[in-house]
Amino acid sequence: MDLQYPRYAGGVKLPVSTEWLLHCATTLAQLEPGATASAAQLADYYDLPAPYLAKQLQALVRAGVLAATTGPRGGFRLARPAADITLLRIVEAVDGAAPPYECREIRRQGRGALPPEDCRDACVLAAKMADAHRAWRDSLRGVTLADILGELPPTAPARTRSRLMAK
Amino acid sequence: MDLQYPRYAGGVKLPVSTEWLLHCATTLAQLEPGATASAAQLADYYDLPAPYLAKQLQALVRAGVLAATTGPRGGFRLARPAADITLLRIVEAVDGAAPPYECREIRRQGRGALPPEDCRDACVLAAKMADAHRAWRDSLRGVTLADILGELPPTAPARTRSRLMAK
DNA sequence: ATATCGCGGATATTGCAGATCCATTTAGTC
DNA sequence: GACTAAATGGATCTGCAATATCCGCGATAT
Repeated sequence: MDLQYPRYAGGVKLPVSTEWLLHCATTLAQLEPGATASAAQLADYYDLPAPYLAKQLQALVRAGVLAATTGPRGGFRLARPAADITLLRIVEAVDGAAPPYECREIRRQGRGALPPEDCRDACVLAAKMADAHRAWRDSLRGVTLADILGELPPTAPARTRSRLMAK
Repeated sequence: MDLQYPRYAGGVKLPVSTEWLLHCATTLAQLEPGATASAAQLADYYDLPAPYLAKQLQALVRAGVLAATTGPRGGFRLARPAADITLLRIVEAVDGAAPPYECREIRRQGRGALPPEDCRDACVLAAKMADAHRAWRDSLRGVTLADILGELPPTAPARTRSRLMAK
């Protein structure tokens, strides 16, 4: 028997902006300390829609991952050392920290509704889904931007800086 | 500094139908061997929209989790022992097996585009996101419907059967 | 035969991601 | 001080997928 899964899984997918911001944060991590890059520079660097990217960068600022300075020569930089920024922080800043599986307590609905005394503990299924989400978060929490930089070729930061500031 | 995450995370959330079918599969696992329950019975049991639920149940049939018999007294039953059905199989049958993070290779776009020889290996960020997805899948693969039944009170199956067949 | 069920296709409806624009604020530069 | 470059916040538009329903077909028990 061959399994047939839906070809496309709309609901589960992370938005594209997740990839954008992970790469943008990695790029900012390659700047010299104190240097900034504007939303327009980052958008040019990856050929992304600038206004929308700016909105997402703001979300990272609110989450404490990035710091922003306004005015000429302003822009974004990391708000803390790269070793203190986990991928989990970035992803949850962009996509929200809400667990993907939300228990709506359907065990209390319909003809099969359980009495309240049987619902003191969390739904077993919801607990298992929460376990899986915890495993996902633990995995992402174990990787920092510094780890990512460490896996890049040593020549990457210099090239990134020159291309980012060009033009 | 207090973190501010988006209150709602549309893209990441699993559809509600995931919860529906996890519960429906758990319910079917409590039937006597060979017994079936119709989509209408399951919809009544949880107060769900019957036509839509039927569609999702068909997806579980295509995935080899459920077996269906047509005609009067027909309905759905597990296609294999409960110990052989993992939560991962159910979730991926409903929501698709596509990983939530899809690498669009933006490292090859824009001014910062990397040369092809730097892209032989998979993108580091994509690899880390894939690691996290693997941890999530491993967690769900480690739980079977039999495990879920084992955590239910011993009186549950009898009550489930009687309420499901009632009316 | 006929009523009961699953199956497949087609079709609304709705909410959010993706995307853009503008007015405001902030802060450097001349 | 005026100008300018940048982030910030609000409002808005569009496209697509999850949700939800209906109908006709086929299968099968009684």
